[in-house]
Amino acid sequence: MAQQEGPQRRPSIHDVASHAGVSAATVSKVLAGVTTVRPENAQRVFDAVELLGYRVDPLASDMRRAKRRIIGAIMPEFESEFFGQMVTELEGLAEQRGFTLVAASSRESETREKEILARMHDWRVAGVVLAPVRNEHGPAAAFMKANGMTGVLIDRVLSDDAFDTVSADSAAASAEVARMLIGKGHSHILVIGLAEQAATVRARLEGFRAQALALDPSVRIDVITSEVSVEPLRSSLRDYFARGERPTAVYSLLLKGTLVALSEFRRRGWHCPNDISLVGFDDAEWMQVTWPAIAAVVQPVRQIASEAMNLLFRRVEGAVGPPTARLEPCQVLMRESVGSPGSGPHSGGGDRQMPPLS
Amino acid sequence: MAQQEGPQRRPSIHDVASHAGVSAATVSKVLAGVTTVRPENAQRVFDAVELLGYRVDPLASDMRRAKRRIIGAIMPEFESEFFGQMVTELEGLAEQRGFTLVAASSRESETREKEILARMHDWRVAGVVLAPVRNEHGPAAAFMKANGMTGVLIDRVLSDDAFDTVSADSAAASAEVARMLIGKGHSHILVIGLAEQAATVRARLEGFRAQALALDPSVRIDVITSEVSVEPLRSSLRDYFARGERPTAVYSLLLKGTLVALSEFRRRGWHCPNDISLVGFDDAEWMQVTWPAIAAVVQPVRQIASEAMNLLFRRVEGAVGPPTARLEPCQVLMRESVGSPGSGPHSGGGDRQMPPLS
DNA sequence: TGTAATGGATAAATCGATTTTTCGCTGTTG
DNA sequence: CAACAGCGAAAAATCGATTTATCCATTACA
Repeated sequence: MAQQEGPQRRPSIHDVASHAGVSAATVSKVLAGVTTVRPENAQRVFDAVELLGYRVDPLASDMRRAKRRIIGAIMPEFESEFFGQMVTELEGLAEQRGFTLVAASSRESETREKEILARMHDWRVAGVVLAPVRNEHGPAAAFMKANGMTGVLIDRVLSDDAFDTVSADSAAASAEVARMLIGKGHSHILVIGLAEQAATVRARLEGFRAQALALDPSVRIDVITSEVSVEPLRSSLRDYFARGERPTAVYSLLLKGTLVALSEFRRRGWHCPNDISLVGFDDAEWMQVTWPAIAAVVQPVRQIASEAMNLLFRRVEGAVGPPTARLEPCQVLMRESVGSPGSGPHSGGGDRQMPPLS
Repeated sequence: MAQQEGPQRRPSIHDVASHAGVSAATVSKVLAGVTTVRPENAQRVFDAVELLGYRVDPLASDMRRAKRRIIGAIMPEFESEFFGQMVTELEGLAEQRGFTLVAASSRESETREKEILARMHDWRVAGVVLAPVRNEHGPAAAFMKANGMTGVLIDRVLSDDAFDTVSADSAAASAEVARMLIGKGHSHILVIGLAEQAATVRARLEGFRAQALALDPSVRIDVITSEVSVEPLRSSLRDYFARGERPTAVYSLLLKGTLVALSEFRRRGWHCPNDISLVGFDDAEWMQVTWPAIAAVVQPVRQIASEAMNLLFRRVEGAVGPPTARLEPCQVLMRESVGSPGSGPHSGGGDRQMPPLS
């Protein structure tokens, strides 16, 4: 109620200083918690701060330091639950440490990814959490390296020779999926994915294949991948089914693939798990309310975010040493979309009231 | 290849100035496009910029101006497709204008919302796009008002006496849903929602009710709302069904409600649209691949984002005048989850191979 | 020829903090 | 009593840009 200035200009440190009858330097020290200030002066500073409603301008405050209290986050997209949660977590963790998070979406484009990174470099961010579009060997990581930026790579990475990496343990999770599917008696399994994300997808694929073959050397594993977008994947899948292939289970290595698989199933009038079983990498809220509920690999978002921030701040504070590559364990949620083969009519629809096509 | 400094310190405007043999002021003018500079000097500046790889430090650049080239965005959450797309759009639009977007999630908390806003005020952001947790009358909007901040309110708002507002035309969309449901012959409809978001939810509810009653005065419309979270809504819904209520259609006023409805349906072994029809406000990618596909109201995210940014920048550039309240038209996607009542067995499951409970 | 107007560029002030240097004062010591 | 150490606080430099004030040459005009 003792406000004297209009809503236009905010009080600066000098306003506080003159109100408290001290210098700006003293105000700065008091607020920074320096103890070599006479208690009565400190009190007058606190009073003035209170009276004026003074708050430090983070922009001005950051001017004089080389590493600013800003963390950049670059995600391939914001539309999925995974990256949405990731940004939420990262933002909270940055805030806890008094940092501001600036997040941007590369929209699955490596070109844009690098542009964003360059802009963050302009801001002299203290560090970057980068979830690369492709993998750890893209132009963005190279840019960071070339410019001596500190950062952590997450999600679509395995390990790097310059940056700490944190990602879900895709291989282990895929192996578990394999155990479960083989355990249910599946002997012909189709794996679908996008090959672009190289390292990660390969890890998932190999983790799955190795475990499946170890448990049942006679298992048949088909693989369909597409290079760029999901549409080619969709048509490949359609062709695959059209030429009579009838796997008893599908394991999708990514969320969009799960959606494609589901829509192709419904196009053919197949139901899970009687006609075919389905497991997808990446969980989503809707998967537990659909009928049937979709089995999925749940990525440990909080752990990845938390570990990434820990590693990042360690580097920001000057830690040296070889980069670490962390793999956080996933959880496999078996739901109704997975069953044993042959327990239901394995044919093209007809026994349902739903129309096979929309 | 002509880099001379290590990856540590970046060149400043003074480095460029000395390389070009001019003053820093001249460099600044050249880069700002001022024409009163001798062409040859301008050229030397450009050459030096090129040679050193100089880029303006946005933080330092913003120091001297009252309104900084930063836009704040506050969303209730990042996990849903709607807000994910919204942030992506807003970020792109801000970037187009040379602004940096700082986004934060209020995590559905008005307290946090205000804290974030205060922090953005500390940054002296030029403007804020606020999607309030509750409605336009919350503490965050009051804070903006009290501090003379410029901003736009979106999504869970209708109109405000201080800020421009942009939201989906919920009422019109709901009226269209009513037309479609009544048109299909539904005469007992349940509407579910969260009452917290007052204005918006009320608009949706009233838009629906008015149109439904206009078309069929004898229609029975039940309403279940919950104040705070979705769990009370779930149990209310469960009670409602448990005491024998059998509406022929459910209209959910929000995405989470759609999920709750779906999970309660499957709990009881009901299938859409034979046992019950379902329409939800807010579309999601998965809704078109499930079986049945879920009918939904699609919000015009791009238009809302674009209009919000237009209005915001108009204000940032000093436009005065009474606030405008925009309503962007939605699209209603009728999908298989909606049918005519009585066209299928209306009872508790038993005719399916899926177990009713997970 | 003297003075005013003008073009083009530099020096200096500014933004709001932090950090380093300097300074004044008190109390101790040789 | 002079020199010195120590403490607090003020003054000044700094961060990297932008903007204003200033200045030096020309050129124009009386």
